[in-house]
Amino acid sequence: MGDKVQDAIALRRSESLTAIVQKELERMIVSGELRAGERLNELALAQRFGVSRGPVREAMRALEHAQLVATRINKGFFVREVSEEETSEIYDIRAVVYGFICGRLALAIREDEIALLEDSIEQMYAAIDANDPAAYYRLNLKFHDDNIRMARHERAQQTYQSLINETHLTRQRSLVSRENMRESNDEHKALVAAIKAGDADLARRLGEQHALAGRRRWQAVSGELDADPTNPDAPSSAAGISPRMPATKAKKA
Amino acid sequence: MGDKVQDAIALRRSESLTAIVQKELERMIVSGELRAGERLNELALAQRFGVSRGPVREAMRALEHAQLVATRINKGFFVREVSEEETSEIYDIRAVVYGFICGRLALAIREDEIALLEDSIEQMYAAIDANDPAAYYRLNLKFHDDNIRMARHERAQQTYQSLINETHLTRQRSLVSRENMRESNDEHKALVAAIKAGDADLARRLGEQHALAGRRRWQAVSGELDADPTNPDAPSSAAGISPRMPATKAKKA
DNA sequence: GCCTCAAAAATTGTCAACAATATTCAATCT
DNA sequence: AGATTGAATATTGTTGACAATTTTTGAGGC
Repeated sequence: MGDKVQDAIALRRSESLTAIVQKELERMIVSGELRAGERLNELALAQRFGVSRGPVREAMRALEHAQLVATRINKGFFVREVSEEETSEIYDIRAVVYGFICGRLALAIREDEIALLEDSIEQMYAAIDANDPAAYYRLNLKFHDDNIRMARHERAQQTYQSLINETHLTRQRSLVSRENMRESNDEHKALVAAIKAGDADLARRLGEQHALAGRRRWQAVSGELDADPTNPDAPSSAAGISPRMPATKAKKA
Repeated sequence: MGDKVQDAIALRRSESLTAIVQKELERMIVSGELRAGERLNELALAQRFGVSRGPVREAMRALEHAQLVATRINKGFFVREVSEEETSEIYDIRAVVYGFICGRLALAIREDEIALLEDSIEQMYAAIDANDPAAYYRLNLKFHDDNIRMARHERAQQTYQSLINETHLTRQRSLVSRENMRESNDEHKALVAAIKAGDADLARRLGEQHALAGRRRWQAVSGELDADPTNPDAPSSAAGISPRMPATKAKKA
């Protein structure tokens, strides 16, 4: 038990409260624990974390720049709601960045790393056969994380991760169907083959297409939900509602 | 005079002090008024802006996420120093994003907008002939701003602008030579031609290449500075110091 | 002279309080 | 009943204060 206290103190020495709060808030938002559009009460969060409002506000400013929260003057911070149009735009950028990463992989990847990726793909096929979407989801995440790490491009990794974080809401449900999973994994397979062959151009194109295919799969599911009258939470694509959400964005011209 | 007060109040009502301070700090950093590696004294800045440390710290947290400043625990905030490797990485991402933008322009641009771009190019040639690098620099900025705006892609615009901001230091000096300016503007001309022809693939490739050519031009200049024995501040490309963080302020060495 | 080290000053990290604004709720009027 | 209005409450925006840490200063020893 003393150890735990020690750890906390050690942690406290190397990280500011702001950083700790920021990480935890980010986790809560990305995991969906805090829902899109929800208002973030500074005092309540501060008390929950056992700190004062200062570090909480600082953390939120950082998350504001990360586009995970938005603020309205004198109304406070809100978990950001990402419209379909915006999600679509994010996919555009994600696609070109991921394409860049894959093209780079074709030139820079090592043999053992390729083996690792191929192994992941096999495991994903197994998960599909076992009808285990949760396992597939996990493996898929790992596959892409590995991809990006192996490209050894710090800035591409940051940019990509940041874009991923923003679309947190739309990810879980996109691969639910067996068809989607298989289609997605076939794309993985072709992609890794191109990387293995050292064909940077093809790898880039396939990586980009894989990301855009992800958007199509998401749009299909999203459309279904929209059209489903039994789902009252389906996002209405027409209405500019959600009165709790700030409409202000466009940081600078 | 009453108007001015009204304006100040109106401004104050629509923007938090944090937002105002953040904009001003951003301007100071990007313009070079605050130099890379410099420590940012919270109290001094707060007094300069006529606010307390709270808003200043919040603004800095946002800029920290924008990678314009970095912090070390108990040491404060520093204007970020961007290494050559990192700048190079940023150019990579910039290139693919700019390529995306140009490809999109080829499909979405309007006639009158093309005319605007072509006019800018003519003006840039004129600036080159008049041997006016400052004018060329200004026009070049406008040209790219126009480009990005015309693509009508909010997220691409944001991402691009953010990357540009990070490389603030390296921009002014890259186009100094007449050859560079002419080369750069020839690229502009070819790019706009591809856009005008509606050739998205070509426009994308040319846009990407233009950004990468910008990196080459920057590297050439940067190399010259490195090799210049009369410049004691030339960055040493060999030293593995301060990969992402500011080296301690050069004090009494 | 210059190195060491402790006291003083400066600066950051955090908190608590205060003022301004927004929200809630109950009393009142039509 | 439903709308209106104004007090009570809650929440944010901002400030100033305090504790912890770092940096500077200066005295003493070699």
